[in-house]
Amino acid sequence: MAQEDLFKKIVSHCKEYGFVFPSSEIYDGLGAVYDYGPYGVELKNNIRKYWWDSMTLLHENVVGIDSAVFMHPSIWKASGHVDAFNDPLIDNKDSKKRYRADILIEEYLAKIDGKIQKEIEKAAKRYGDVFNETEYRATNPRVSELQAKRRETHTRFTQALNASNLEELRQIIVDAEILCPLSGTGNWTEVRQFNLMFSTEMGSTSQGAMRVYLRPETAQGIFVNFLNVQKTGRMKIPFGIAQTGKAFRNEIVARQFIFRMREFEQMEMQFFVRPGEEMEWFTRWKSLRMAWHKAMGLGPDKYRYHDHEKLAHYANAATDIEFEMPFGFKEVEGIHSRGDFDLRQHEKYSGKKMQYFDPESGQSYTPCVVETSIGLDRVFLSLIAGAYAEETLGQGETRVVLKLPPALAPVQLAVFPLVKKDGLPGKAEEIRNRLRFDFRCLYDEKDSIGKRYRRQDAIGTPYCITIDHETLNDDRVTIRFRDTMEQERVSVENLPGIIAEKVSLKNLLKKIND
RNA sequence: GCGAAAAUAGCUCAGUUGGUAGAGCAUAACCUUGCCAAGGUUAGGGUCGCGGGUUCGAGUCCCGUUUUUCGCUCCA
Repeated sequence: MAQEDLFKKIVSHCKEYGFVFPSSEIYDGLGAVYDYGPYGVELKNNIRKYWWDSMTLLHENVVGIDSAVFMHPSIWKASGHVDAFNDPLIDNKDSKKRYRADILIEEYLAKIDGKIQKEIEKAAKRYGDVFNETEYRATNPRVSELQAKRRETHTRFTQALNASNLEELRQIIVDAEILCPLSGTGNWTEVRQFNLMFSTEMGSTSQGAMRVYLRPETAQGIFVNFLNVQKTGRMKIPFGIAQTGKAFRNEIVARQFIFRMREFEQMEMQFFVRPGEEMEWFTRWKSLRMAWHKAMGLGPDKYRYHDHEKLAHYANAATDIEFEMPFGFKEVEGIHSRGDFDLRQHEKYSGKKMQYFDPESGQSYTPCVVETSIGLDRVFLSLIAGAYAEETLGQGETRVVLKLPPALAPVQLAVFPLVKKDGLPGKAEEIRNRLRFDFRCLYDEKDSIGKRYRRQDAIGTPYCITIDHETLNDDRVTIRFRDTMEQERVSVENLPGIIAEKVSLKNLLKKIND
């Protein structure tokens, strides 16, 4: 199957079986925003729990928090998000080259300055000692014209920047007849603000509201709570803080289904270590995180590391864990050694000491941070993509099956009466009612038994049990396995034990440690 | 953001030179069979993405717009 077709099929499958819907669909959708449906939310919750348990159960020195989406605006100044991503961009339609609008104007101003300078130098040469620059500037028509033009443009430019008036920025470029150096034309697009943070206003607007941002990452909520957690949890370095939650980025190009969304969920863990030990921990977390992915059983070849050559402003080492999506190997998780950048920045901006007092050495220091940052929606997509299979069963018969890890499947157990009569439905419901506290169960009595198996295959239910006439006498049922389609006869009494053993998260968590 | 293509039922799609909207699967009900889909009968579901225009008449032609896909660009 062509990879492109596979991707289309996965998107359709997600819609058809209630995993993922486009947001606001009846209003034509909202760009790059998606909703999770009944089975989707179960799968997503299970992935989140798998991650959470792997962090907080397997590491006694990793604890969790849940910080707010809204945070003090200064946090984003300290983190570098405000300054680094606030550029007004403009494209030339002919050369298709993108420029920063503010830089185009600044270059234009500099060009005028150059012209003025040239005129003055020429005049100075001509007049020699008697040359008076101030007087010349005021009286020479050519120079004063240039100066007026410069002054006017500069004023408009400053005002437009302060007001974030993008239309005005474009108008300045048009009025000044600034041309693209490549194509030589003035065929410009609109100016767009490339700020990936969404903002809104907090408090009453009449009182002068405060501009606040929707967090573009959950990590900062961890950094600013570093001392709260360390002190109240009596944590000793090295230790980690884990958090899951929504983050928001106003991506200019958001595509590929749930891979790049404007609202998405992160699972992040910041691990605080003694300076000088960060590379050791970086390496350790790198392999631990890879083990977490591989434990899901989609196949070891589906994953690879991608080490960053070019590092971000905060990092001194970084690697991605990539998964082979239908559209190529793509980042699912990032592991970064962030040094002490974040804590130092917050110390600087807040004026509060962000250091750890080491009781053994009696010294205070700023810890270094190793971060693991994973996109929950991307894991979701990798699971669907990796688990989706179309199988030929012979005689032109096919089935679509999601071979999800049993511990993560949205429904763990389906319960069927073989026929819809002879008291079998009643018996089946009775058994379901006994098992519903242990597993997510689904009862179905519609259509032939084979069809019901196929329906469960399509949503990834790992086990189905069927109640038949014999069950009424011996209390034994048939358990059918999704992947092999094999069947086994077991007593109802033993069911909870048998299924629990198979669908427990323990199966995945233990593999990480191996 | 630029360029190209697409949008018809829950899904996949057909729809003739413009003439009152279809199929398969899916869904629901009843009957039948009963351990791996596609048995019978019936039903529900679409102002053909949205808004304009041309026309006696638009799913079909034109313009705009939104969404999606692909390529380029961007991506702490």
